[in-house]
Amino acid sequence: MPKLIEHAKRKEMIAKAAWKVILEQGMEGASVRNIAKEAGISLGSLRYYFASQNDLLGFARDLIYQKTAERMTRIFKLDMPPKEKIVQVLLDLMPTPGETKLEAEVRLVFKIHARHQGEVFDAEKDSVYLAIKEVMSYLVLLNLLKKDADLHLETERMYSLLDGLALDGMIRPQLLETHKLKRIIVYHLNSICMEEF
Amino acid sequence: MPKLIEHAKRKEMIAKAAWKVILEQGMEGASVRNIAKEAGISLGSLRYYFASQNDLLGFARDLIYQKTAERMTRIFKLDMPPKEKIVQVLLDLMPTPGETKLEAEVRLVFKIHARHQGEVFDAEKDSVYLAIKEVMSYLVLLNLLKKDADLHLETERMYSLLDGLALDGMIRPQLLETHKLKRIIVYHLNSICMEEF
DNA sequence: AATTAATTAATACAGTCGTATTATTATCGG
DNA sequence: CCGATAATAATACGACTGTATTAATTAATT
Repeated sequence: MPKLIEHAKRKEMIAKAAWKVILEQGMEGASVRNIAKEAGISLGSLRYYFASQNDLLGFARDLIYQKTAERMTRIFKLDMPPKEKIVQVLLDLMPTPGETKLEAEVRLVFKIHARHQGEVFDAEKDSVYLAIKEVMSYLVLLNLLKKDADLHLETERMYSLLDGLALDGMIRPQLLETHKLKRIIVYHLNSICMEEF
Repeated sequence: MPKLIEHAKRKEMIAKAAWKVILEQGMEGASVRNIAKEAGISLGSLRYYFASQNDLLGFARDLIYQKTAERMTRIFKLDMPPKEKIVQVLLDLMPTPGETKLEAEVRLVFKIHARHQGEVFDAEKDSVYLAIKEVMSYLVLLNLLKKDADLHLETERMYSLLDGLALDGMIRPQLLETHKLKRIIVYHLNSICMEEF
C-alpha cells in the first residue's frame, strides 16, 4: 500500500489548484479539467481523489474555511497590544495583497455560489463570522465598546461591512493600494468604541 | 419595416429573462439557451437581437443599473419626511421581498462576474454608489451628520455595508424575514447622525 | 523477486456550450 | 397584391462539460 501518507496532502494540493482557478476565472471556469491542468495532473488522477466535481468543490470550500479559522486562531494567540491584534484579525479577513487576497476572494465566490445551489448558509459555521464574534467579545472584555452599543447588531453590521469591503476590494483595486481598507476598518472601530484605535 | 417599435421592448424582455436565470442559477447557468427558454423564444430569435452572449449580458447588466437609477430618482422625488425617504432609498437597494430582491441579487452577481472578466469597475458609474452619495449629501444638507464624521469614509463605509448586507440577505433568508436588514440600516444611520431616525 | 494496491494516463460517451447558417414565416409600405 | 424586411425556427459545427471505463505504471509489502 504505497503512498498512502501522501493522500491527504495530495487532496489539499488539488483543492489549492481549484482555489487558483476560481480566483482567476470564477466558478464558471472551475471545471474538473481546468483544475486538473492547474494542478498538473491528469483527469483520471483527479477523479481518483474526488468522485465528482461536487466532492472536489465541497472539499475546497471546507478547506478554505478551515485555513481561515486556523489563521484566525494563530493571530489571536500572538502577543501584541489588544487593539493592534483586533485590527490585524479584521485586516486578515480582507483581500489585502498576499495570501489573504486569494482566501478572501475565493470565500466570497463560494458564498455566492452556495446561493444558487440551494444550500442554506449557516453563519455559525462560517469561520469569518466566528472570528468577528470573537473580536466583538474581546471588545466587550476590554470594556472598549460604547455603552449604548447593541452587541448583536454590531456583530451583524461588522460581518456585512467586512463582506462588502472584501467584495469592493476585489473589484476596485485602488481600495487596496491606498490602504483605504485599513482606514475604513479602523474608522469603523473608532465609531463603535470609546477610545481611539 | 414592421415591428420596429417592438425591438427595444423585446430586448428588454430578453434581458429580464436573463435576470431571472441569473437569479435562480447564477452566472454559471446564464447560457444563451437557458435564457432563450426562459424568454420563451428560440435560439435564433435571441441571436437576432443580440449578436453574442457578451452583448446580451452586457445589455442586461446596463439595464439593471439603469432601472435601479430610475427607481432611486423616483423615490427621491417622493413627498415624504426626509428621514423616511433616506431609509426608503437604502432599503430599496436591498434584496427585500419584491422587485428589489431580484435587482439587488442580480447586481451582485454581475459585480462579482465583472471581476473575472478583467473589467475595471468604476464606482462612479454604479447607480448604487451614486444613490449613496446622494443620500450622504442629503444628510449633510439636512445637517444631520455628526460633526466629526468623515464624509468620504462614511460614503465608502455605507457602500460596503450595503453590499455586504445584500450579500448576506441573499444567503441568509432570516435576515429578510425578521426585518433585520432594516434594523441594521436604521442602526447604522443612527450611529452616524446626531438625531434619532 | 513476486504480489498487491495505489496511482496514473488515455480514451470514450452523452450532454451542453457559443456561434453560425439556412430556410421559413409574419408584417408592413408600396 | 407584391416585394422588402423584420422576425422566427431549425439545424449544424466544433469545443467543452461531467462522468465513466480501461489499461498501464508505480511503489511498498511479503
